[in-house]
Amino acid sequence: MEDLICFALYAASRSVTAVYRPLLERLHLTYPQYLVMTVLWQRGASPIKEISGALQLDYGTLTPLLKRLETLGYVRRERRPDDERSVIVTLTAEGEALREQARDVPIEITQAMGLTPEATAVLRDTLRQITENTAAYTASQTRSNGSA
Amino acid sequence: MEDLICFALYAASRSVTAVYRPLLERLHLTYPQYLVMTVLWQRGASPIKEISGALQLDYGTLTPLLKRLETLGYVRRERRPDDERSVIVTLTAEGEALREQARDVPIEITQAMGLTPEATAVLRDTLRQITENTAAYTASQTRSNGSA
DNA sequence: GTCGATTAACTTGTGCACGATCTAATCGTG
DNA sequence: CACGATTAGATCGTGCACAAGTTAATCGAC
Repeated sequence: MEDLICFALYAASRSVTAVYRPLLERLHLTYPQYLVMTVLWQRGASPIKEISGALQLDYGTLTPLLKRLETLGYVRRERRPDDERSVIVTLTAEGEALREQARDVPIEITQAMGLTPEATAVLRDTLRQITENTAAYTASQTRSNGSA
Repeated sequence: MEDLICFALYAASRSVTAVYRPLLERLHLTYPQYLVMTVLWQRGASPIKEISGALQLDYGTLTPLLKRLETLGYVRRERRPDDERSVIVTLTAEGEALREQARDVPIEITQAMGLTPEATAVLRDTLRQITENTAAYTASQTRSNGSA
């Protein structure tokens, strides 16, 4: 039964991503790339560390993803002059312009999911609780396993 | 806001998988491999098509995954004599024995998620509805795009 | 100022996830 | 029986996701 809930989560996540896919294909974006663009649209130029924190994705995922966004011409990657360890990701004019083209994506997704606003609110709270609890659990396990 | 719910789904799914990871590592399984084993434990020997249908994963994902399970010694892959197109996946004795070692995994996961039974039930229903609605949406889009 | 520790990012390797293309076996209809 | 269509599965290429190890810059204690 517990497997069912985890599988339901996994299946629903993939199924929602499948709805995004054709919509984002028009913008030449994948779903994780769209999430990164959303962070940049909302926060403006950000160091990779901040993007990593916002999406909980590590550098091994983000470094090649950001290089692809740079190749597409949507972002620039530049070392910070006052701290050369840090790389700031900045939207190009094209990347900014994309925001307008992506405007209707959330509307389409909401329609496809077909939930009531109440169900959506309950779901959001439950998912946040799961993410919080499981992250805490994983962290506690990491602390106690001797990191061997 | 709608992005938030989709992101919450995506983040929760990855976070739950992260809880499975160390538990399944002891069994030399990944989460998708564990799902395949669960199907086999419940249904017994099955053609790949049935596993694909149960987990909604395509052959491009399952073929290499099943080869890895075969290399581990947990399953055998054999063409069906009466229909050579079909490949039946059968548990080995080791694969059967693994079921006992995996017995406590769902209990640990349930603890880590930390939801009440009521919240779990509501979540399950909502996730199923999302999967159903989005799958229907994707199918309708596929029909109307001229498959060009 | 120097040196060990920390930090931000990159690299490499493994394993999904999925689209597209291919092959071989089976089925259906004339 | 023959042959086009369907079906089950494999293969290849791209892009995440994440662990482990590496590098270069910065910080801190002395």
